[in-house]
Amino acid sequence: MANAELDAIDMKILTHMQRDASLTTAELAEKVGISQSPCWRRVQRLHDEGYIKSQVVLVDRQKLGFDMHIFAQVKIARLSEEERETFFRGIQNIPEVLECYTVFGEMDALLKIVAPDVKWYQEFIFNTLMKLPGVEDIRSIVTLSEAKSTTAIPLKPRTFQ
Amino acid sequence: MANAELDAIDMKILTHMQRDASLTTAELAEKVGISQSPCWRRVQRLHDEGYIKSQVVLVDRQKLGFDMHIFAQVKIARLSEEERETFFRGIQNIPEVLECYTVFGEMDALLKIVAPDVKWYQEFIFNTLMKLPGVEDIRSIVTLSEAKSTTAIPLKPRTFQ
DNA sequence: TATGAAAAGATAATCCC
DNA sequence: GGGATTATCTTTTCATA
Repeated sequence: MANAELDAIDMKILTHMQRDASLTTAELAEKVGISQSPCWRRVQRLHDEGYIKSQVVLVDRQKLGFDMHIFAQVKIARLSEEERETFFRGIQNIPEVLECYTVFGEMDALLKIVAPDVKWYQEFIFNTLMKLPGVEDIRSIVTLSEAKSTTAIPLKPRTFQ
Repeated sequence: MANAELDAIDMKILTHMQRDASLTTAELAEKVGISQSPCWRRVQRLHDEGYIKSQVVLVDRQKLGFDMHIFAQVKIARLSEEERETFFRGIQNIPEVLECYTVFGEMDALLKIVAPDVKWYQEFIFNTLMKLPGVEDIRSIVTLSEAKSTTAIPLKPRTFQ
């Protein structure tokens, strides 16, 4: 039971804060139907218990020159544990790689990358990605447009009847 | 020139705020080497000019019961513009779909989905995804673990020599 | 044990230089 | 951009239920 500790009000708080964390506790309190003081304590608790991991600003990537997302499926050579470490440590230091997952199946890693354009990405592959240890093959999924983008996680897994 | 208007201090501010937006303007000011009031004005300007789009909390998805990410490549039938609209509008209302991209090539859309487990995801496919108009085929990339995860966009596209 | 009102402390926002 | 001031919000305290 992942979140038996969260009641309906906690969930409302998380819903609002996942959309807009710049609300004052008084504003938030009003939205969720309690008063300021208990609302503040709940927000504290959500931090302390680790439900809220961090508070960040989301920036306009296109204004910064990154017009597209590209997903790269990477095949990695059979490597020692040490070499794999080096690969994943290397990923951490490439700022254009926003996310990295290990995956099941034919390929070994999936990278979400921001890029200014395809030409830049081609250079990025040879200049940066291919230089990582063990990279054997890269298959890219080039995106054209972003139809949905949120960081808000649902508060409870649905059950299907 | 996407961000000719941003100087080195603006970039430092964005770097810090993309990591931790709970810093006070005084703390932030000290980190970037200016005093509180010009720092506050810069942050305001970054909001006003749209560099900062929003401020949110990031929650622990695993504590909420979503242990894995799955990427679904969806093939969509040749549809009228109206039907495509319906598809993409439908996506907006599925909270487990965090991101949706249109893509080039064999498949038409790429969805980033959070799921409690693979069994849940199988039900989700038939109960939810397949019910969207025009969905012809779904290929899923199931992830095992998350090796990197950030919302921080680089502040300037690199150039390769 | 939880709540709400209110005081105390810290920070955001404004003003003037 | 900086320093000082005011307005606002956060955080703590305390009385109450």
